[in-house]
Amino acid sequence: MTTELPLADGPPPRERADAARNRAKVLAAAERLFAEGDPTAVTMDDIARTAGIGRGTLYRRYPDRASIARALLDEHERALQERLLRGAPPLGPGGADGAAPAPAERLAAFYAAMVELLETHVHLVLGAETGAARYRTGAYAFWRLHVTHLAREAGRPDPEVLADQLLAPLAPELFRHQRDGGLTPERITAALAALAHGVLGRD
Amino acid sequence: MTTELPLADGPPPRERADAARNRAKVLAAAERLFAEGDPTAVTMDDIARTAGIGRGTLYRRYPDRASIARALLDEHERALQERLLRGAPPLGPGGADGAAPAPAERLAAFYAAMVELLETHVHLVLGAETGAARYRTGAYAFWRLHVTHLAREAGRPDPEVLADQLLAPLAPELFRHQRDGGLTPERITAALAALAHGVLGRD
DNA sequence: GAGGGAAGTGGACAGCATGTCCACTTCCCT
DNA sequence: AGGGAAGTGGACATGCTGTCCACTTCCCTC
Repeated sequence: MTTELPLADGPPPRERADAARNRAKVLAAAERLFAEGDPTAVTMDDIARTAGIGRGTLYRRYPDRASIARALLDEHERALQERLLRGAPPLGPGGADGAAPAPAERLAAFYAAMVELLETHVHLVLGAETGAARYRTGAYAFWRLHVTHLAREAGRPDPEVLADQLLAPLAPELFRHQRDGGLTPERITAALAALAHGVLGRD
Repeated sequence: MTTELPLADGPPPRERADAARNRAKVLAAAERLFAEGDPTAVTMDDIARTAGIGRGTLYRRYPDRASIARALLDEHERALQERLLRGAPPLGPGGADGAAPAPAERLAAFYAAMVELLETHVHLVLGAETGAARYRTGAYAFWRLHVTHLAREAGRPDPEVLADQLLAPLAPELFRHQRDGGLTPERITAALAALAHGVLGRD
């Protein structure tokens, strides 16, 4: 029996020039398509055709539309996650020099930041998660952890379950629906802030 | 120019025997298929084949899967709506003889009733509404009106927007996800009750 | 209880999306 | 320059959607 899997995997092989070129074409085409129509209606075929490459090439790198949208969304979500962990209060934890913000304040700030992110990138979020898939993304796990922490800090019972329920109003489909119905981001944010203070505030 | 549309439409024409037979077959087959697998993966073809009828026959009556699920769900939703409007407190309004329940109580009762409905029929709800379609159903409009009313009664600002946000935790995909994750309906209901009291209670 | 027109039926068909496969091309290392 | 590996693109098989229409079944009338 021979050793088949080298245990120490070498450095990640460099990306070939043609591959890089095509990846850029794919991402540019996808961003455009997601933005200009119904993101859930964009097909792999559309993307390949718009990018000017073959289907096989597209599928080699991305197994489905969601993975492309996620690639586009990733950096934005990471930036927000960074601010939650280490940014200035009330979004970040504070604590070292200034006073630590109350959980309700932090939740309200988180809501505001998420509305901002959705305002700029709903089309990507909708392209990435349709319905139930949302709960299986890494991003959702992160938001959930954050809100669970805040709920626990506020002394709420069953903070994990409450966290899911507090994240539900940020579902991209709802946001889209509200925006299409003429609601401004400000009004949505204000209502969410009230929600945050009602649930986590005042104890 | 002749009158083409009779202004007084006559009595609804009786349903033919073969049509009625097939409708029953369709509904029975669909109920079974929705219940035993992933409701969002059930196709019109599956239903036609399981019901033992042709595609054309199926499409004649139902344009898509959602309309079939809605037909199955309708009576259950209507029953709950009836209880909300005219049932006993705290679900119904009370008022005549007993004291009228506080808005937070009524919201908690509504949550409990919805969890119960979801517990029995999530598969139908998921078959009927996938993602954004939820907000365009008549049922959603009804729930929204009800919760808006409660929020206004509790003196909350912007009750319409708050209503959407308070309904979000009842999204069928979330419920499915929570149940699949091992949560009991009781625990979900309890967390929702706490939410209801936090947002509408105590003023 | 026959007959006829309307309602209902079912399967064939065209269109479109998915995901895979593989002969060919391009790249990059030596 | 040359060769092997990585990458490419389009053809293909499969599956679902909706529509269409020749045929069947029903039920009302006489």
